[in-house]
Amino acid sequence: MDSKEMEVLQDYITQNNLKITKQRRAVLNVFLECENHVSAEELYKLVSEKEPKIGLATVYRTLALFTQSQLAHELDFGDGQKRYEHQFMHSHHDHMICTECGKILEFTHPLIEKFQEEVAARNGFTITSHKLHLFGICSDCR
Amino acid sequence: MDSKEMEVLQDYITQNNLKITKQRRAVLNVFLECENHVSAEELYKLVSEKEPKIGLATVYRTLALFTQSQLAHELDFGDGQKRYEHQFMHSHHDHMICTECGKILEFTHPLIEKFQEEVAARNGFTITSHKLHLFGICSDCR
DNA sequence: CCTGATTTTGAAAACTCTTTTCAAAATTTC
DNA sequence: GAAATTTTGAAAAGAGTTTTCAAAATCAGG
Ligand SMILES: [Mn+2]
Ligand SMILES: [Mn+2]
Ligand SMILES: [Zn+2]
Ligand SMILES: [Zn+2]
Repeated sequence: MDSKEMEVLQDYITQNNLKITKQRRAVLNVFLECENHVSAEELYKLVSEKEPKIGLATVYRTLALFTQSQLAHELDFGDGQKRYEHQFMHSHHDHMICTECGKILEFTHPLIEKFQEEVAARNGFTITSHKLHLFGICSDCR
Repeated sequence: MDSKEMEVLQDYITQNNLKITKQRRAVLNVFLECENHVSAEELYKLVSEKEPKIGLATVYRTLALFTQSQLAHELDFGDGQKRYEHQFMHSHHDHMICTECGKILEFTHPLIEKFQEEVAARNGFTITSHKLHLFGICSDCR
């Protein structure tokens, strides 16, 4: 019944002499069910429902663990807090953020990716990651 | 001897019933001489050389004023502090950030801009601003 | 299973960057 | 120049995140 992601976490944990705990399992399970871009505080509240004794610091620590093990991806849309989305088995995408309602649309555009590489190469720059955020008004808010 | 930017500030100030002060003039003059992407703390240290009594809070407040009056543009490269660059008389550009040495390269790519509009339109989304950051290794650090 | 070395946890304190508060000082208006 | 209003610097507060620390949990090896 364990997900692929749980195996990734297990692997990362054994390879780094860490220990698997019920808190870490709980945070991962709740995180995997989040289909939005979730903040530490939001995830903490969700996990608390199943694991009421969990501390906020543990959620922060566990999210750092997920980020290191490539299970999560850290995002910052400039609202003062970091957000997380699952990365494992999810392909790269960029984001449009509605400044009215906060909705987040995901998109990919192969040519944008291609031209990023092109302009980087032209400057002798090797891209390791990128962030493209489009801010504006979504169709519901027009 | 006053710059175009000083006129923009003057205009914004009179239009909003604010007052021009020697601190605001000093911060603007030092900011205009910064050709890098400067943090509040860095600007504070630079202004302190000419205006030793100035407070850090005033620099923060003045940068907010510049941002509102379109003189400055706020950037966040994810290192935990905001940075500012002049916007007036400077055309839009995006950034490559070297994760080794911190160098920042500026670039524009008309087709990237065009495809951003295209993918937004396709989703019924109206872009008001965007941020494109490429992280990686610059030519000096390879 | 124990045992014991090692890691993890929750609560609270600390941290960093930024904003706010407040009384004194400066600016502008009349 | 006096009065109304805004701004200032210093210090406190705030927000999100990280660290500290002693107690609890995990996990090898026997
Ligand atoms: Mn996403
Ligand atoms: Mn720039
Ligand atoms: Zn919307
Ligand atoms: Zn470099």
